[in-house]
Amino acid sequence: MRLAFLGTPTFAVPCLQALLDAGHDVALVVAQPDRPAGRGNRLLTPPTIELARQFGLRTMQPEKVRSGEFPETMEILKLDLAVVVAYGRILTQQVLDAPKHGCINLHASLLPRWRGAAPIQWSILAGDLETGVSIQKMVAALDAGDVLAETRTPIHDTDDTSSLSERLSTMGAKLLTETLEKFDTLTPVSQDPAGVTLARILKKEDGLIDWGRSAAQIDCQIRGLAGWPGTFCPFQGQILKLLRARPVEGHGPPGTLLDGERVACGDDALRLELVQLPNRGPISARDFINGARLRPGDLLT
RNA sequence: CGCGGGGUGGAGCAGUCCGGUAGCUCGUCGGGCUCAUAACCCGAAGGUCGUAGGUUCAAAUCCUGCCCCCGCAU
Repeated sequence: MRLAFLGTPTFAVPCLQALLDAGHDVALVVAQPDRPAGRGNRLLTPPTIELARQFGLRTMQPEKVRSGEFPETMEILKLDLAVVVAYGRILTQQVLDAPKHGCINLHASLLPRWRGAAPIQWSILAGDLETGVSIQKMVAALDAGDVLAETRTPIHDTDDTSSLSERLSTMGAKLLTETLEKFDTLTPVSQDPAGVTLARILKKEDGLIDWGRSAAQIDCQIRGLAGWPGTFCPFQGQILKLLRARPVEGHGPPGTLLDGERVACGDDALRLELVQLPNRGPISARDFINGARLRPGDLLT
């Protein structure tokens, strides 16, 4: 098929790669503009664009998506279909209608659950036992289109956003090519309104720990917010990031250091494994406690 | 020229402002105690304080150059 691919981050790369491997005619790759990023604020090119260039594909990184060159190009290219994977912009009806068969979107959740910006994070935060990827026929409303296909996967208690994202990305790429193969024979299934949940965009404050919550909940927070914004608590006037921990047995006033590397929570305790102080790299909880000279009874608040 | 932090025995840190014998919590090794132990007690080894130069009677500490690492913001 003659396609346009719209996607920006690493998550979208396997999808684009799979489309190319499957021999589709990718007439255009669209991603967000280069943004200043990293130390020194150097411009960073989206990974999808990098890949597109390796294959000599036509690329676009429009600032404006509602008017101008981008929608015009989409119409001129005589596309069969556009595939959207984590592009990061809302598309207008004009763009959705431009390809002959419209636009489809790979979404990293089992729709209608976790529509919106951060489905992977929210599925872990909520303690979901299962998630997956869905392909929907895009409509003007957010992630509300009919579902064409989905693949399921369990969420393990060791999964974090990084591991889950990687897995869903791979699964998504596979599902995408399979979907295109039998595109004409698929029956769209409308989303059940009763099952709709919204994966609200995350805020920095979402990472702040409340030791009064259960160890299991805080563990979900640590794994679900890994990467950004992270999970953290105040510590001696600084911010202590908790990178990895495991729920274990233990009781005490919430936020209190018990023996070993255990911290009491509202329910049970958390054994810290990997932490990080500002301006420093990740260190083991053991090293942290040694360096900070913490003793049982000290408070992590 | 985005903002900022750091490089000190094997690990994580303090000491740097106000130059003057290398410190803390661990780890390692040896010994002791114990039915036993990741517990406790005693002892030991291990660092030219990132690097090059400068100032000084004296530099981890002050000044300059260079190398490397990291955090935040986006």
